Amino acid sequence: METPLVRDTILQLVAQAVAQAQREGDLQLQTTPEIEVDRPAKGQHGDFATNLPLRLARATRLNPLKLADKLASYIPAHDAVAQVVVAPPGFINFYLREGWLQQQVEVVRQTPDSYGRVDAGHGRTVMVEFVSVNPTGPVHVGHTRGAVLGSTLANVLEAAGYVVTREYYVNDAGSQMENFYRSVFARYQQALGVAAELPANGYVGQYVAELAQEIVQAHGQTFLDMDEAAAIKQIGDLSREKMVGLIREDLSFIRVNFDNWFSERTLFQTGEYQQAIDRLRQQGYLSERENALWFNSTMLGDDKDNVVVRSTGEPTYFASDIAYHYNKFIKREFAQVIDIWGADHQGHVPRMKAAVAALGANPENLTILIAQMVTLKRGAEVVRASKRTGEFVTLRELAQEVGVDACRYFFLARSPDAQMEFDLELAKKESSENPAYYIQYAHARNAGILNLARNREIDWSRGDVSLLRDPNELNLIRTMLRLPELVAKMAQSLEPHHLPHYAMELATAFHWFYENCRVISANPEDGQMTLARLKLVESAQIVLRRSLELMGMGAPERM
RNA sequence: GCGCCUGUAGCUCAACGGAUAGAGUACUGGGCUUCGAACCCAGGGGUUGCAGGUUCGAGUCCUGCCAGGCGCACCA
Repeated sequence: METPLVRDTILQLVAQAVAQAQREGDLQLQTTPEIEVDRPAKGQHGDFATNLPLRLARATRLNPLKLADKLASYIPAHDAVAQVVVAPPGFINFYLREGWLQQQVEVVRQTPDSYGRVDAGHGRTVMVEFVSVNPTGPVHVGHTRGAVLGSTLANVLEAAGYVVTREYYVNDAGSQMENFYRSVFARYQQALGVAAELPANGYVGQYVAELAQEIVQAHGQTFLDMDEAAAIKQIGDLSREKMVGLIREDLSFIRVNFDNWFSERTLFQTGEYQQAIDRLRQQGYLSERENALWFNSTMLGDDKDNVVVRSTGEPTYFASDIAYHYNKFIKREFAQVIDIWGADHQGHVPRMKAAVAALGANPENLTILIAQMVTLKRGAEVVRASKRTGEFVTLRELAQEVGVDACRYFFLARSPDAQMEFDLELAKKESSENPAYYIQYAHARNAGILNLARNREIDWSRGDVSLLRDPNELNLIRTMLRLPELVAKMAQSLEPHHLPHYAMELATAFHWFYENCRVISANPEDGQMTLARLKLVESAQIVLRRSLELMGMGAPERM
């Protein structure tokens, strides 16, 4: 069940007024204008506003204020709307009716599990592919941002009526993996007293030695007694599985979970790699130069061509990425695909778009979100992160130090476009006073009231919501009503960073209400008010919980 | 050199081309004998990097500068 949006109702009223004005000859337009209805920044300007008269003033050569008056007079009456007011220089402001607002408390109460679900996606399939770290080491802080962003975006899209697949692309083929396997093998040999050196540019991180140690414990020196190539292959298989398992556990720890882990190697096993390449060749996008096979992405607007098969005959990473997107669009037929990449891959956007176009899919259905870099600091000192040298702070260390909820909130509240500095000392210090807890505290406080009411066996099901007339009560209801609109908006803009800011406002609205409106009163004269307010508290809890759920944060009953 | 992103309060960051640019944090002062003070109230704090332009209206769009980040491989 989806929550209807008041905003859409207002939009329709305006559209009706425009149509009526045209019929009456008060408005002559070549094209029907796109109507915008917004939430004004200031409460005094009403619940909704449209700037339509201002935007039509030029085309119609009419005074915007007079046009606003005219249009306002054609706006039909509606149950939800108390007042329509024209404001200079040409806004039309809408004020919601108190009785209608009160009634929304009942609406929320009746949809505890689905409030905030809207039908913007109409069941369209969308894949969100994110994190996709090479399984050559654990997930670190930089990847955590994309992980939190992707998981929240997926939640939002699901709430907005899309059929969402969360996918992790496991880069388990290619030369970096080979390098990793050899590194583990070298550590394995060393652990058994065999003099061995790490490959040049091998992985030197402590976790590689630990991995080798685990293999020694489970398998002893089995792999010393066989042909080296076979040993590396078998140790490689073990290491890869362990590493992917570790990545999965770490992500799960910060509540990032996937519907599917897609292996790059399967692209070669199923023949999809070959199909994708053949398809490009047939379309004339491939050419051979300098013993390598090139994708002529310049034909599609990229500023340079890219190698897909090296002169050694080995496919590049880009080649399997093409095959992977062939799988996403052509094989699995996702209507929309969202890739979340780090800023260091930003330069590859044009070629990926070009490749999708060359495969015969619409590149507009591929959205690549770029999450900017996270610079990690400890006080004034910058902590360099390098997987190769093994110096980095892992996701798990971070989440354990700062806390999962605070961590998610911290990453989530910032626009992906903005680089961030993550000061571990500051984060630890601030974690106790993190806004995340402000929101959770609102939920816990709320739960405290409901639990007390239940302990006292108060039955509030007959509460009369029309008693909720205090400005703090109405403000809380108004804030609650914004969640479904926000879900629709975020699904469209793909900007989930609005969610934490909204949740803060919702928590504030609740704390204000709590401060000013006693719910469970000892005074028998307040009996009816108590019942009405318990309904409000119940509905507020639903919206707080839904907001926290969407962000992947806990909604504690006590803390 | 070219491309993408960023520059807003002391700090960390919001703001779909709209109305007096907002939060958190820090600082100062105030508020618990009643549902949880991890809360609330009040206060100071800004030439939105700089300069032009577009328009009824620009932090937001365009142009040029300045500063920072990331790219520009037959690595991923």
